[in-house]
Amino acid sequence: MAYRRTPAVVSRLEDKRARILAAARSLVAEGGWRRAHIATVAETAGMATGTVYRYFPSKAELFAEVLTNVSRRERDVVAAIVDGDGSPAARLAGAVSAFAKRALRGRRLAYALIAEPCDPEIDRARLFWRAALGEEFVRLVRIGQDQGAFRRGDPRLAASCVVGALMEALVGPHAPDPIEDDATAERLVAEVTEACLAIVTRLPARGIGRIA
Amino acid sequence: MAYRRTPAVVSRLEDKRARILAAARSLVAEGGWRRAHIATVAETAGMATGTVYRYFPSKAELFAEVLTNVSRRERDVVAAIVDGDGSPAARLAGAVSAFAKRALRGRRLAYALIAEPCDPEIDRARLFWRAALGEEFVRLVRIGQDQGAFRRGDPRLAASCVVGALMEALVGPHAPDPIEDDATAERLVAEVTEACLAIVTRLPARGIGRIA
DNA sequence: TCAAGAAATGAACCCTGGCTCACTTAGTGA
DNA sequence: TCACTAAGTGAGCCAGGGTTCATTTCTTGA
Repeated sequence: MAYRRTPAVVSRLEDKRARILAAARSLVAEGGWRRAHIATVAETAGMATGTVYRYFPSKAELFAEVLTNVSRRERDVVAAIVDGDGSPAARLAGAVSAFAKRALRGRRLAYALIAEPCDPEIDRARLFWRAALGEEFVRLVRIGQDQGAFRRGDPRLAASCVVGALMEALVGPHAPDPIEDDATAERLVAEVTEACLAIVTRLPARGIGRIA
Repeated sequence: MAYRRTPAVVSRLEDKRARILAAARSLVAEGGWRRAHIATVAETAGMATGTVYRYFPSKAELFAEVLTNVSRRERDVVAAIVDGDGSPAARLAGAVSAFAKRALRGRRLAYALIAEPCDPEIDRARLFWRAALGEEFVRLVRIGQDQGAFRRGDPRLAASCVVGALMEALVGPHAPDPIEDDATAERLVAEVTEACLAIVTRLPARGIGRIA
C-alpha cells in the first residue's frame, strides 16, 4: 500500500549513488577541485543539486569518498608489492614504478588527490591516505634496513623523501606536463625509480669533504 | 597651499606599507593562509580594512608580495651556495642543509609558502618561486654532471626529486611536527641532506635484479 | 587660521557556492 | 484506479570574506 524498497528500487538508488560518485570523480580528474561544485556534479550526473544531498550529507563527504576510493586502490597496489617477494631494493623499485605509472596515467586526478589546494575538510581525508601510502614505504624501508640492504636512519624520514621525490617529479606542479609518448614516460618512470632507490640504498664510500 | 608629498609624508607612507606587509607576513607565519584575511591584516597593522586597499590593489597582490619577499631570499641563499666553490656534492649538501635549517626555523611559514592550500592567485606566485628554487638545483645538478660527479640523467628530474624529498621531509604535512630540541633538528637536517645527496650521486655498482 | 586635497575609515555591498525545503513527480501494493 | 510514501526538484537562503565609496580626519602651504 505504499512505496516500498523493492530490489529494483534499491538497485536504482545504488546506481544513482554510483553515478554521482562517478561524476564527481570525473570532474576532479578533469578540472581539479576548482571545478568540483555540487551544482556541477549534479548537472554532470543529470539530476538536480538537491538530489545529490539525498545521497551524500555534504560536499566534503562526497569528495572524501571519491578520494578514498581512488587512494585506497593505490595504497593497496603498493602494499601488495611491499608484501611480495624479491629483494627490498627490487620491491622498492617495483612499488615506485608501479605507483609512478598509475599516477602518470591520470595525472590531473593524481595531482588533485595528492597536491592540489583543496577544501580543508577534504584535506583531512587526503592527509590520511597520503599517510597510509607513506606507511607502506616506511614498512618497506624497515624491511630493507633489517636485511642490511638499506642505509640506517629514521625509516619514516627516508620514506618521506621517497614519497616526496616521487610526487614532485611525477605530479608536482612543475612536472613535465604533456608526456609526449610512451618512451618518454617510461624513461621518466625509470629515472624516478632510480632516484628513489638511491635515497634508501647505501652510499658508495666517497668523501664529500667538509659540508656546509 | 595643499597637502604635498614631502619627504616626511613619503616616509610615513612607506612605513605604513611596510607595516601592512609585516602584519600579513606574521599572520601567515602564525596561522597560515586560513587566517590571512584583509580585515585581520588591517587590525594587526592597526588600521582600517579600506586603508590596506590604498597600498595594495587586492588581497592576492598583497600576499603575493609577502610570498615573493620571503621566497626570493631563500632562492638567493641557495643560489649563492650553488655559485660558491667546493665540489658539486659539497655544494649540494650545503644548499640542502642551508635550506633545511632555514625552513625548520620558520616551519609554519615555510609550510604555507610551499605546500598549504591557498588562493589560486597566490598560488601562481608560489609556483613561480618554487620553480625558481628548483632552477638553482637544476643548475647545480648540471654542474655536477659535467664534472662527472653526479649520475647522468635529466637534471630537471633529479632536481625535482631533490626538491620534493626536501619539502616533503621538512615541511610536508607528515613531517615530524614538534622539533623537540636542536639535536633532533640537526639529525633531521643531516639525514635529509644525505638523502638528497644520494639522489644525484652515482649508485654503487650492485645488481638489484629484474625490476618490476 | 584656513582652504585644499590626500589619507583613513568601516559599514555596506556583492559575489560565490554550499545547502535547504516547500513542492512536484513517480513507484508501489491493494 | 487510488492512497500513500519515497525520490526528485531548483529557486532561494545564508555565511564568509573580498572590495568599494561616501564620509571623516589629517597634513600642508599660504
